[in-house]
Amino acid sequence: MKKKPATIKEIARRLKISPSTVSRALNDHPSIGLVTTMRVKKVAEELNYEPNQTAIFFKQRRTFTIGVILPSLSEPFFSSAISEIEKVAGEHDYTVLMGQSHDDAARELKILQTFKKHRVDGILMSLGKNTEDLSFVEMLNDAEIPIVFFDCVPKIEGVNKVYSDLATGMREAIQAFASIGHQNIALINGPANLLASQERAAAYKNGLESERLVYNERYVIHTDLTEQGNVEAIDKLLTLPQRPSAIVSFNDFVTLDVIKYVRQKGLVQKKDVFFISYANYPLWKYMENPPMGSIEQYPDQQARKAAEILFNRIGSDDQVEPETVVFESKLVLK
Amino acid sequence: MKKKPATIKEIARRLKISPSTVSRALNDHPSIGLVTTMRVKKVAEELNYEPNQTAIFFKQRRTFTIGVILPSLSEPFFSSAISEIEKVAGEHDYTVLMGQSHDDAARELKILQTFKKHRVDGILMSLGKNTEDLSFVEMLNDAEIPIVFFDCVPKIEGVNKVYSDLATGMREAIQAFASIGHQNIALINGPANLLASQERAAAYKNGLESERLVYNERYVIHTDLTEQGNVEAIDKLLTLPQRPSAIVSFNDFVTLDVIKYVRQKGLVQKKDVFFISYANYPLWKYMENPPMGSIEQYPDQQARKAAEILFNRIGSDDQVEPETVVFESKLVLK
DNA sequence: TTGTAGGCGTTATCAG
DNA sequence: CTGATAACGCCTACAA
Repeated sequence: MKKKPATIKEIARRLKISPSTVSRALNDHPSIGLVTTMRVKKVAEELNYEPNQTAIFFKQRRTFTIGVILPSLSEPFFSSAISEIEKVAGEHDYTVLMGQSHDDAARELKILQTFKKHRVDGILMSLGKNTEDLSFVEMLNDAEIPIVFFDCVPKIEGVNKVYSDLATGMREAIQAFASIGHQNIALINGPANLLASQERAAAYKNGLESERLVYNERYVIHTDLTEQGNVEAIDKLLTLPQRPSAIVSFNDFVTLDVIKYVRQKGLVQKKDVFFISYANYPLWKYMENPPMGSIEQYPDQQARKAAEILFNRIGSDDQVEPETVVFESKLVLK
Repeated sequence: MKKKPATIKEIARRLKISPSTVSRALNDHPSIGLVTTMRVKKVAEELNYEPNQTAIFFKQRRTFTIGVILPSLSEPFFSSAISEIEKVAGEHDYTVLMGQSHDDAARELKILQTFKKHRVDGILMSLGKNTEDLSFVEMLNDAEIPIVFFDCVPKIEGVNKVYSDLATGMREAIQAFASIGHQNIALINGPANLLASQERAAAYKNGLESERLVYNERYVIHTDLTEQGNVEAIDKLLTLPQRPSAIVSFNDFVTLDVIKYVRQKGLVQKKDVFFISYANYPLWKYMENPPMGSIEQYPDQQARKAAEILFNRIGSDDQVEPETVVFESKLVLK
């Protein structure tokens, strides 16, 4: 147990006045005389007084803290996102409690419990890739802790979510490929159970249609997003009788593995095979042979919007209808 | 203000027993009868009772929260570090409050203040590149909030610090260069005021000496670590009458810019010019032409050690002597 | 084995 | 303008 710092009572004792007066003086309450206020502030200064926030949190039933749960900060997408969240939180005088799920649903739940214990005023969350059980949403509802999902959001209705519409970027990607003559465009997709994968799949199909290209289901491969999975995926595509000449992949990490493998196989990028993926990570600008393009998903805009929605809810205690905000994704050519 | 969840009092009322009994029952106090305990727990369950941590924090003068301040999560070094910190914190049932300084001393201070307000039990910190004023250390001391620095640590004595000895890696780098015949080895260093730069400079000099190579001060260039600064630095080296054939640079980010520039100039890496830098970021494995090597600084080990020291201090209230732990850095060839 | 009372630091209400 | 009192939820010595 720690030594106790100066309190309002202590100041009151020294000045031989009541704690309530001190409290009011410190808060510049209009009804307190100027002299008293000054004297109080002077002593407070001397004693290095600092209000005990834990007491205030306790009394006010508010912690001025939000919790942020995301899969992994090693993904540039999320480190951008959290920077923006921190910024918005700061603007509202809030602090950020952080937790990485590493795509582990159990960890996710544990972090949520901890946040709840710590009585955070709200939660921002991007789901892990394996999260199936969404019952925690109800639990948070019961506890009246608002939550806003972003990027990787649940399929269910009735929750706040902010995400990017993967279809716009996909359409642009396929257009870009088609416009330079590609007919055989493949998709290396993520795990089939992911909403993000399903959306990519649908958008891919639509994209081909609008370009009047045939959909060939052998051109859609799934990877579990591990390096090995990625390599197996590209290998499958390369060994098809009719090899695709252009490939959209789940994200830039996949493309990194894939490009490396293709290079090892002696194929030349942007000649033998063309790539576009999601995420638009900054590292491409350093690569000697970057992919043809990458689809920007605007992590900071998503994060900011999500945070703003959250603070909106924290501010107004009456139930507001859940919000859904969708950003367009956008192809960026390299 | 929020609706109040179930409290101990509420349970007591329902059971017509006293709150203290409920409290004890919930904490498995031995003096409470088994039946009572069960009945209490049952009702607690029904009411979805959850202890109000803010009350407990308040009473115990402990928040089970540590604050972590680091320059930027977009650097892989720090995102590794924070993952490890989170892990250690979890092992101690602690939660992590997060703040990025973005190398801005004012922001750093503001985050520190916030952490202090929130009454964190301890702080882990890696200094920003421009932090000169270290008076906050004393302030934290007065507030009895232990702090452990890691990676970018202050030069002063009497604080806990964990960092990596840059000299070992530098020696290996210069040896590696010398062993394949390089005589003209340059250093692209960071800002001169940085401890990290000074150490690199000293180690560079020593390294040359042990290899009996001459030290040429024109081979030491400083960059402010912006892209432009990095490009200017390499340009200066390339336009020297006697161009260096090998270059150690401040970190991998610098090397990325530099390699790109060199490539634009038509020079070939690992032929016209060889590179080694600090950090050993994972991205090299994807590059077509990675640098010759990178010096690993073990962010996770540093972070873990720092966190362990911190929790040690948090555990024991008596003053322990400040600790300093140094890890060796190590060259990893690509 | 259980209950009572007091306190952690702050603030809001009511009374002077 | 200022003071006394109670209350936030929990814990714990002390009393019964």
